[in-house]
Amino acid sequence: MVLDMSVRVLSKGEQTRERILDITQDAVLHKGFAGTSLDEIICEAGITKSGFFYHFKDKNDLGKALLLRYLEQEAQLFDDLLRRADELSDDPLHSFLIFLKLFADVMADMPNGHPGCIVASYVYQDHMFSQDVRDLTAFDMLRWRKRFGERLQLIAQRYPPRIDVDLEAMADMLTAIADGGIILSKSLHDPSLLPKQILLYRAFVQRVFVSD
Amino acid sequence: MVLDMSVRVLSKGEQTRERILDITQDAVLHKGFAGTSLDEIICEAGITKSGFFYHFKDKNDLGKALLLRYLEQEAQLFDDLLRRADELSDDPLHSFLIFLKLFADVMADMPNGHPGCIVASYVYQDHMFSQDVRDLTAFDMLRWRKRFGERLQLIAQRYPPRIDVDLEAMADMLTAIADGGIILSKSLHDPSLLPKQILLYRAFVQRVFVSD
DNA sequence: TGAGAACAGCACCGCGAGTACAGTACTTAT
DNA sequence: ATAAGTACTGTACTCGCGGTGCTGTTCTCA
Repeated sequence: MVLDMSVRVLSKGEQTRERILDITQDAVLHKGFAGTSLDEIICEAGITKSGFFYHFKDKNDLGKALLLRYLEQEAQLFDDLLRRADELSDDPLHSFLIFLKLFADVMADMPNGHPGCIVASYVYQDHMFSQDVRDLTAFDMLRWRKRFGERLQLIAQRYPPRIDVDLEAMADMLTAIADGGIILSKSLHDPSLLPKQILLYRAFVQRVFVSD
Repeated sequence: MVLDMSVRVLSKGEQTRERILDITQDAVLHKGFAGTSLDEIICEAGITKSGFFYHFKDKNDLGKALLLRYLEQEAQLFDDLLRRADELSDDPLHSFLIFLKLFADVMADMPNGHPGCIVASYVYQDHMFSQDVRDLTAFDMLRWRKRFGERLQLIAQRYPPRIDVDLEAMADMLTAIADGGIILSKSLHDPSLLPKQILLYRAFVQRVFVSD
């Protein structure tokens, strides 16, 4: 289950930068971006204000770096899960169903549940960021739509849908379910809710492409 | 479609209070709670700081009032939609499907799309609020679970589910889809995405309880 | 017409973001 | 061995914002 991909040694500066981003992510997901003070980050990271501004030119720069790192980690996780699913089955439908099971498993295995989606958090604070940061969140959404949409297209070719559904909307549905499931889990403090929602989406996919 | 329920006359103070809440809601949904300054609210409302503190004892009090008003409006809307659906059919499944269609229609008819969910926004800033406010968001989630869950129970009694699903999770799925759909719509600036997600959920419900 | 409702005005505090700039310890290439 | 970065520390300041407290003042309605 554990695969150590690219564990290259980080320089001292990179370590500090990562530590700052870790602390920031945790704070932003609980207090919002504006509610997260630099003093607090600095204090927890054990550095000074000057040290912080050595790594990031201002708060917006920090926010952008945090988002970019999150998007990259997210993409790596899904690349991995989709690749593993593809290795387990050549059939597009079976592979996608395996992927969804793996996705649910990974979410269920998180000790304190999913910490929260940076993209969702940013969407609810879009006016706090520069345009390029806002564009990144939209671009990310479109990436998932394309990625899952292509898989659903392949599935639909081999398994004619039993009901008339918009495959693009069905691709969007997974990101919606994930974001909504995270909100559910967070608000009720029940990490099991997110994986349950993913499995419900999986049941829907199965039910759309396979008859009784 | 338009039904003017309880259009009682508001006193001058109540009007100001409502205006403050309107401005706050708009700001909070775009900048987060901490990112919304009182000065900005005051300026836009055309009052002074003293005027503001006459209506709310502090910022947390404003946040709580905003949430309470949102929860009440939300509840009124769903009460209305569910009642109208019940009037159109005695069958629990058909009524629920009609309700979902009405829900999608109302969301599609919003000129600029759904402005955003205060509950979702607050969940991503929980540490900015006192415990009683956090409890309100969780309590609201449980209310929807119970409300939709009871309907699904009734449906399941008459229409044995074609697949094994957890009805509680299926009730949660609607709130997840709504919250996720709002995030989708907001990030891609496409109001049509939310109603599409609701209709996909509707298709899922239909597919769970009705055979091919 | 008087009493409360609904504010305005002002003065003040502490915190947080951001700027500027000088200095320093540690590391690495030549 | 030394010079050139790298990765910071320390100090000192500005300005906007949340919040408090108190004294008025105007409006509204019974």
